[in-house]
This record gives sequence, structure tokens and C-alpha cells, in this order.
Amino acid sequence: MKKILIVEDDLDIHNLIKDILEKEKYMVLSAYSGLDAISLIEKNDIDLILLDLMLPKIAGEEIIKKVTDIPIIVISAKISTEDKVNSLTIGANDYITKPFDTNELLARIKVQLRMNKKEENLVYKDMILERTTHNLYINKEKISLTKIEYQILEQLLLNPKEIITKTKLIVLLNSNNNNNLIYTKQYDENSLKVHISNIRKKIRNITKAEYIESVWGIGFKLYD
Amino acid sequence: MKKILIVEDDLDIHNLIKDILEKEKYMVLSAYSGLDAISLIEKNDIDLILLDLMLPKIAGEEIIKKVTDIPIIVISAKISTEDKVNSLTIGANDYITKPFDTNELLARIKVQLRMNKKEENLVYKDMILERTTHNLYINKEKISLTKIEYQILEQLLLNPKEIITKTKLIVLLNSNNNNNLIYTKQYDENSLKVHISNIRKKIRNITKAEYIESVWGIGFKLYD
DNA sequence: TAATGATATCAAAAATTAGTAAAATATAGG
DNA sequence: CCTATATTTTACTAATTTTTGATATCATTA
Repeated sequence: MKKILIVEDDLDIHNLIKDILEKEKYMVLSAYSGLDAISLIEKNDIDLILLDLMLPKIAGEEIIKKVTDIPIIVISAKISTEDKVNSLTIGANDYITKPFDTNELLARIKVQLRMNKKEENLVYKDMILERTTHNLYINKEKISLTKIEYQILEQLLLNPKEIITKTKLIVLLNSNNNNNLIYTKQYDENSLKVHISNIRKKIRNITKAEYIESVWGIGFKLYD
Repeated sequence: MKKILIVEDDLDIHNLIKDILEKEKYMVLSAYSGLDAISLIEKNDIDLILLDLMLPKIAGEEIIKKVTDIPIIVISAKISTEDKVNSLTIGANDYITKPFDTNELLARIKVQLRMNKKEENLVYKDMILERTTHNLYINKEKISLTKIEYQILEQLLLNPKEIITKTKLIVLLNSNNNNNLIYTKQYDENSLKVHISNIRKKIRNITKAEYIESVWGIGFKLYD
């Protein structure tokens, strides 16, 4: 869950933005002055800042200069090119003028957060499948997976409530070895069974909990 | 010197943008169709793409989807929120509508190039990769790298927690030699593993610590 | 509940990939 | 044109994964 800080002293606009973001499941932090903002930034691990320029006490520009490692989108009533260029030059990542379009704001937020669904880790119960490293974690303990084991678990975790058919998983196995042109259901099923068995064994080594359920005659799914 | 690719079929606009960029000392590459663009992107190490959406042969949107590792600023006559949101969602980093203000364009270009953090030295644990000299330092000791060795390490250090796939690295090798037009996975993999081996040997000469981890069947990453 | 077919596990064989050294080729600088 | 350096190819060994086949277990239904 991404944390977004809204820095805006106009209450109406502030709450409007807050509602929009919370509907999109962002965690929202609120600052109504530049000083508030600085203090919140220091105490929290914030992913993105939405910043008004005209603020009491400390001007927005000061915040842009101070904050170098968190992306900042300026949302301002100042529509002049000079203001845009200035903000962007001193460190802002994007600049939106009021009144703004909700969908455009959300799209520009996503750009800054780089919310590529492809890169998000997959979580199911105590399991975390790290997609960038191909590691599986259960209760913080690391399990290293082979390529095929990873692919099988990825399929299961992408649709945690669905049954993944044996056929679908076998297609996955065969997409690795281009040489194996002959599809023999019997042998490939055997191979799949061994992979599933090996994954279960690796998980058994660190926890009693069962994760992969066999669906008789069809395939596999994660336990509810 | 940063390389910017302009993808725009309207000659007047194309040359206008080109003039602006060249005055700012950017190196400009020109594509007048989507197909041109794809081919130029494959053969050159481009830092930023300025993209018109309405193109002959291949639509701009296709290019956005295809190119995932170069920042893209869309410059379009389409002013609707839907178009903006769509482009930003499928992968564009910014969206400017025509007619655009020159200074704002330049400021937004700088934002994208800055975010690409291409100039900072890369640090990981005891390693410092100096991007201006292509030298690697481990505990202040200098290791000089060849061009390819540098590029491989750069990829690894740019995303220290991620697996860099063999395919990605092989594309890198091939982008150097334009003569090697035939992509033979087997031979290129051989070459890649020799480079990795050579990097490891150079590091071994000055420290026992291991830095590059092999991810079986997929690629390489830095040790946690 | 016995028969049948599907699933689970194990260990060894087969296949694939990784790592290294050395030779061959290409490139750059004097 | 020669030399030094960088890169690619070749050839081989080592390490790891995947498949196979034998055997055991489990679920379903007649």
C-alpha cells in the first residue's frame, strides 16, 4: 500500500484529493502547511508528495528543494509557464494546474509510483513471491525456487482463488524447452507432479502449513 | 551528451522540435514513422523519446507498449483526458499537448533525464561504479573495466535487487557491434558468460567477497 | 470394501546450464 | 603494419535442474 502525502492548505481541495486517493486504496497523510509537511516527511516513509505551491509559513518551492528522494507532483493554481518551469527545474517531477481532472491526476500518480502490476510482489497468506528476485518467502524465511517451480507458483498466486488446470501448467513447462515438440500428456503430467511435489517439500522444510491443494482430475489451487 | 529520439511525421513540427533540442546541445535522432522508430530504438542507446501518437504504419501507442526501459514524453494534438490517461497508463512518462511551450517542454525533458539517474555514480555495498571513467572501486581499490564489462555491471547496479535476464544482457552486447546482425542465442550466451567470468576474476583479485549471483536459467543479480 | 485410476514421493538418469581456460578473431593506437 | 587489448569462439568440466520410471498412497465408485 503506497503512502501519499497531500500538502494543501485549502480544506476543500485537500479533502477532495484525499477522497479520490482513498477510493483508490492509497494511504493518505495530510499536511496543511509547509512546516507540517517537513515534519511528516521526516517521520514517515512516504512514496509520493502532492504539493500545493502557495502555503503558509514555508513555500512549496522550499519543500521541492529540500526533498530529493521522493517524487513530487505539484498541483497549483499558478498556470504560468515560468512557474511550471521553475518547479520542474528545482526538482518537481510533474506539474498539474487547478482545476485538474481526477483521472489524469490518478494516471500521473501511477506514473510516479511506477505501479506496474507486473512488478508487484504476489502475496498469499504468509507467502510472498518476490517477482524481481524469484524468491519465495514464508514467514520471512527464504525459499529459493527453480525456474519451473517459480513459474508454477506464479500462476497459482496470480489467481489465488482459481483452479489452475494441469494442462495450463504443462503448457508452461513445455514453453521452456522448445526442443520438446512432442506433447505426451502422460509423461508431462508425471513431470508436473514431481515439480509440485518438490515445491511442497521445500515448503514443508520450514512450515507445517499446506499451501497447494490438488483438485482431483483437474489441477491445483491454493488452499482457502 | 543525451540522445533524444523524435518520432513525428509532420515535418514542420519535427524540425521545430529538432531545432529547439539541438540549441540545448542534445543529440537528436529522427523517426518519421513508427517502424523507423522501432528500428532506431533497437540500434541506438537512446535516453529519451518524444512521441507523436498519430503515426503512419505503427501507432504511437504500440511503441509505448513495446519500449519499457526508455522514458517517453508524448507530444500530441489529442487533448482529451482519455488519451492522456491511456498513454500514461500503458507506459508513457509524461504527456504534453500541442501547441506546447518551448520552455515547458525543455523543463519536462530535463525531469525525465534527471529521473533516469544516468549520471550519478552507482554504489552497492563496497562497490562504486564511476560512470564518467568507467572504473570500478571496491574498498577504494581501482578495477578497470572494458566497455562490455562496464555495461554489464551498470545494468546490475542500476537495479540492485532485480534479476537482469541473460536476454537483456545479450541485447546489450549486440547493441555494440552492429556487424553481428545474426542473433544466435547459444553463441551469445557463451560470450556473456565469459564476460561475467572475467568480471568475477577481476573482483577476486582484490577481495574474497562475491558480488554477482547467478540465477539459474534466467540471468544474474547482485547478492543481497 | 475392493477395484480402478489418479496423485504423491523418491532416487537415479538424462538434459540443460554455468564456469573457466585457452585459442582465434577483431579492434584501436602508435 | 605491428602490437596490445578487447571480444568472441571453442572445448571441456562442474553444477544444477528436469525428467523418468518404479513404487506407494489416496479418492472415487461399482
